[in-house]
Amino acid sequence: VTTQAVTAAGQRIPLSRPRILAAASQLIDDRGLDALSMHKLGAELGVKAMSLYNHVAGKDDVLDGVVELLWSEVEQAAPATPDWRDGVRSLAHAVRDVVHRHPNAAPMIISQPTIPASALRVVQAHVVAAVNHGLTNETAYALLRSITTYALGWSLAEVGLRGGPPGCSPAVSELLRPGVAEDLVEVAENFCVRHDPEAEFEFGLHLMLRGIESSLPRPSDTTSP
Amino acid sequence: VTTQAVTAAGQRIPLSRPRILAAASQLIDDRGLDALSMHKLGAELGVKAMSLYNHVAGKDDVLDGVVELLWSEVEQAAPATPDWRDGVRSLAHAVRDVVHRHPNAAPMIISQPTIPASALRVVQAHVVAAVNHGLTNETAYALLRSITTYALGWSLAEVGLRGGPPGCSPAVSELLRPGVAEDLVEVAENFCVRHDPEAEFEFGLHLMLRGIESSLPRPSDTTSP
DNA sequence: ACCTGAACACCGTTCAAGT
DNA sequence: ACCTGAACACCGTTCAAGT
Repeated sequence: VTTQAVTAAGQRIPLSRPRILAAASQLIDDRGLDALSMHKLGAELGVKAMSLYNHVAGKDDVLDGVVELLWSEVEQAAPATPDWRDGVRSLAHAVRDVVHRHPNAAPMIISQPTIPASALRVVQAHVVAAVNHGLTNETAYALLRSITTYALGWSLAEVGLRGGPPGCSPAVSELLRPGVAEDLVEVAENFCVRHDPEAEFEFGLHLMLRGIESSLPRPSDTTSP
Repeated sequence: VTTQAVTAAGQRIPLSRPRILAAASQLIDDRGLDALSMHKLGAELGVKAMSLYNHVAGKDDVLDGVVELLWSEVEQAAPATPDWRDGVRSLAHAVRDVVHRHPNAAPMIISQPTIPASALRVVQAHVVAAVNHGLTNETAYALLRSITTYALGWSLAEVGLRGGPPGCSPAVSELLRPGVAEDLVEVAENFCVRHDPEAEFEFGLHLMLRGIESSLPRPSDTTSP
């Protein structure tokens, strides 16, 4: 952990912003947000904390960078498609996948106020696809706002309210403060069991999309007279 | 700020867990999560940091306590009603209201792993109402999971992706990193404008509830043959 | 150009005193 | 019983050196 990274040929790899962000992301995934400090991050890269300031502006810049990485994953997993419905569907799933893959880092997407370029590019791509198929600019943006808000919010609440790793029954009592009443423990147990989280998400997504579509002014007809 | 609290009669009010939690909540609302430290919290109460440890277990205990306060507000604002539909509707709005009233504290609802008793009581009350009107226990819990996940997630994403305070156009450029391309700035501006957030939330809630209801096994009929 | 030692103000937390 | 001084290891960040 504390050893300096070297190439196969044995020479030291110089520090760089991307390398710092990758290490930060890894550290957060492995040991949680609280475990990220400039000191530990430096150690992870075989360097003292102060060296990091030659490549990043500060801790907040590192956090922003990690959020940028998350959106990059979404961008790569969900390119816009000819049919905008397919596109936003895959976007919603890509967002959820990223949140589930990085449960420790994901809350920063909403708590870190900066919006990274990668996030804007994803939105842009899907807006363009929707406009190409006849939606107005305003409707397209409203669509993307709804879908991202739903997908991001639902996923964050999902991992945050702990459906538990796979089976949550063992750990549920540890989520409660020691003194809780017997009947509330039972509530917690019932509430925490998510039988089919994927299906629940998909169901909600389906409802949202169907609702949005039916409120569209008029489907632009591309084939018939 | 640094003065010790006193009663109208002039005697010192002793420290207590509730008083500490109220001060912590206030401090987070006013100056942000990062501004909360045991030292500052003590100062706010006219006391040194170490004194707090006589009434709370540590900083994490304080954070859990603040989350408990948030759920208490929800509990008070959304009592269960004879018709469960009204009840969960008011619950969803109560959750959103709390998130909007405490944007700095709200993310802790999902990042603080402990589930407070006040949260369990709200769920319990509405589950009971739903069961009284013929839903099975399992369906009632699924209903409450969906509604809380939607309401909490949507609201958090809403305040997190910054629809901006009232008009967001002035500040939007500050959410972007300095070097972003011109066309992406335009994307950000369009994406950040929420014309009627309340209506969007209500629309999604309506869709979710209608969808859930139509997937219910059979409406229990209470009046006709 | 990039890394570091020394230093700063600020953290969370403990423990042995004080009253 | 409750508050505090002194102390600890650990933060983020700066700046003047080193190489």
